[in-house]
Amino acid sequence: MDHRSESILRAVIEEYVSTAVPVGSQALVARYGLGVSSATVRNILADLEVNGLLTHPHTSAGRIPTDAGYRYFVESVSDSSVLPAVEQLMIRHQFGQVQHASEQWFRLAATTLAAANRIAGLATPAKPRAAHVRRIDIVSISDRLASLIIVFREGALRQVLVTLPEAVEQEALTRAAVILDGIMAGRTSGDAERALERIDGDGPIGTLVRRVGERVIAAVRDYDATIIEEVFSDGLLHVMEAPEFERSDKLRRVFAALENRAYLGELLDRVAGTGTVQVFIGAENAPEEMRDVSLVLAPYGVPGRAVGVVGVLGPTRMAYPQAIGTVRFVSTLMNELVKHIDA
Amino acid sequence: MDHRSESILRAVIEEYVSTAVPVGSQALVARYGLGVSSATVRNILADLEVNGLLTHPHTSAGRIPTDAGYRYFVESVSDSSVLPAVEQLMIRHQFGQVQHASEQWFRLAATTLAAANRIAGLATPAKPRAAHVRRIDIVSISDRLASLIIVFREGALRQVLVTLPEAVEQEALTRAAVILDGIMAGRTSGDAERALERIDGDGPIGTLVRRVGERVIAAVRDYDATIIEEVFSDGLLHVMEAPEFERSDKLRRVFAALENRAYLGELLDRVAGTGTVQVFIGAENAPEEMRDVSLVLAPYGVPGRAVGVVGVLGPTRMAYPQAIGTVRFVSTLMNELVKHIDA
DNA sequence: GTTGGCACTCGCACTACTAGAGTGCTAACG
DNA sequence: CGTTAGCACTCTAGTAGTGCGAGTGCCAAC
Repeated sequence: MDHRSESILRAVIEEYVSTAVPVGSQALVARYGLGVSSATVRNILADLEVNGLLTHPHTSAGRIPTDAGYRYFVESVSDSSVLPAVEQLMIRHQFGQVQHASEQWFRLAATTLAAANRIAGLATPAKPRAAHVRRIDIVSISDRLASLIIVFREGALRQVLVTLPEAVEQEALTRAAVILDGIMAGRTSGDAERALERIDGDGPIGTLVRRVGERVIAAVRDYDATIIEEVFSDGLLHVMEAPEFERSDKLRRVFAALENRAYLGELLDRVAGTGTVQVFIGAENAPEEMRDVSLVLAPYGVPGRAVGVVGVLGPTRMAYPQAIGTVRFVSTLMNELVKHIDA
Repeated sequence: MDHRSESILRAVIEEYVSTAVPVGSQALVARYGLGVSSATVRNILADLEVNGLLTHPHTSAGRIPTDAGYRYFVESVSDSSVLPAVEQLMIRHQFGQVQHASEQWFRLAATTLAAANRIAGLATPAKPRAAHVRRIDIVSISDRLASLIIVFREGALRQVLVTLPEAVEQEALTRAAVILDGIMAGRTSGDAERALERIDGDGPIGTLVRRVGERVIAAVRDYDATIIEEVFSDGLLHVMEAPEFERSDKLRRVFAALENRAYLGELLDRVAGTGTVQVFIGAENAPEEMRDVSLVLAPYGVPGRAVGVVGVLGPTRMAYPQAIGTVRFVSTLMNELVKHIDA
């Protein structure tokens, strides 16, 4: 495509993204010294429209970008969109502030992305393909109730309440925990299950181990089966402020779509597969409720072992270069953090 | 007040709650065989209006209840609003389904309340006034990184990452955990701190205990200081469907208000103090963003020890008797569940 | 290829009007 | 004296008509 056409497309997108108003030829020549007259610009705009990159809401209105227009724009700038050093520093600073509570990291990522882009930030915890148990602990809560705590290799926790058929002292629970720990630690659910079968089931402790062991296996299985453990989002209020969502029915559909874990899981898979920032624009999203929004997502974690996703969600009319830059940066930051844990 | 006036007020509210349209005198006589003419009803409506229980959007429109009208209505029915046995059974059934993961209970409460009332359900975990540590565990994550896990009496968990100045084996961490467990278990943060000071700081284990112990104290303090650990909400989509929130700016203010932890904390205190279902209608809520919504909240837990709140949030035009009934029932259900744990 | 000019289109804001719902008042009734 | 029928009055929502302005598309000239 023509270099000039390209820069005019860019100008239209830039203008429309910041004003949310269809942009006309005069506005372009006035605000972006293009060195040509509005008539020339009009010709080019018409060309861009037949190429499907721009549209008209109606005859006498300015142009707005189509999904294809955004796509072309994104392809042409995505590699070059590196976050300015100042913003990098600010984000780094925010990450430095937080206490080293691992479960907070991905939340912080979402919050940071939301604040930096003034749209919604999303993040999922890094979730391993195959769960590895690192530690098992059993804490007595009351006579016949105990809390079973399973720590996974990545630092994830699961807590399960276990009711006991008879009163059991903490001491016995601890002994059972030590035995289970020996069986399960470092194992996946399948390995652990086979190991559990070989356990001698005699005596009160044996019965206890067997009973609790089954719950452990079930919990690990459950953890394995969960594709997306949690999608943490922040800054949804920003999205509500966008004029395209002034009527709340559109908004409702987006929120409903966010609860569609199946689609998010699919996106996660695609993003994790490529390993870089991915942009999903408007109608490129399969669910019909998502046709008004775009997602910029990037994976983080250790490929093939534990992967999570960070990103942003906003109206298709979003500042893509900025979004891509921050998402890419935050994902590298998360990579560093996860590496420390998973070493 | 007149018995007839009261039943007409009731009819207006019932009608308006279900249709969201201002109700006129004719509609009332047509749909609620009152045995009097529309003219008589008009007189009574006018009376109710001078008493401040109803209003006019404009001269030629029907009546809508004021906040005071809803309040009067709620006061007159709140005691008698017991949930039908069928619905009680359905809710009980839902609670029976769930795995006994304690952290899920309050979430389930919110979900159940949302589904039963088709508005937003809210729930906070039962949080003790003074934290009591039940168990401390330390799990090695990598050479110089460990995960500190604190279990509180009510089954709540805190996980904190601890960086170590030098590589430490799991064995040493376990020994440190046992020592800390001995010091802290059953203690509040103040007690534990004094106990920690008396620990002999010599030797590598002593240093480790001291180092991690400080983090434990900090975490317990933090847990103590948190008024509301988490507000889980579900069914916000229902609220978005209400016609009063068709324009999303109103919606935005409500969502923003939900993030106002200070106010929610204040409400929680008031609700926990009284021990029964409390209704906060529209402008009775202090924050100006809350003037379009009502909350029906009830405490659960053990008075004076650990208290949480369950309830619903919806437009002031909500089915109060139904809401009060379900909230009361769910709170008693939660009481039973908590009692088992906290015995 | 670019530009100025110009007719044309269409949404938006404004006004005017009507229909309908619902009130408030008054006078009559039991 | 409470209740009722009747009726004038009020106000909104919806519809139709109008002018304005932004912006286009095209054409002829440069």
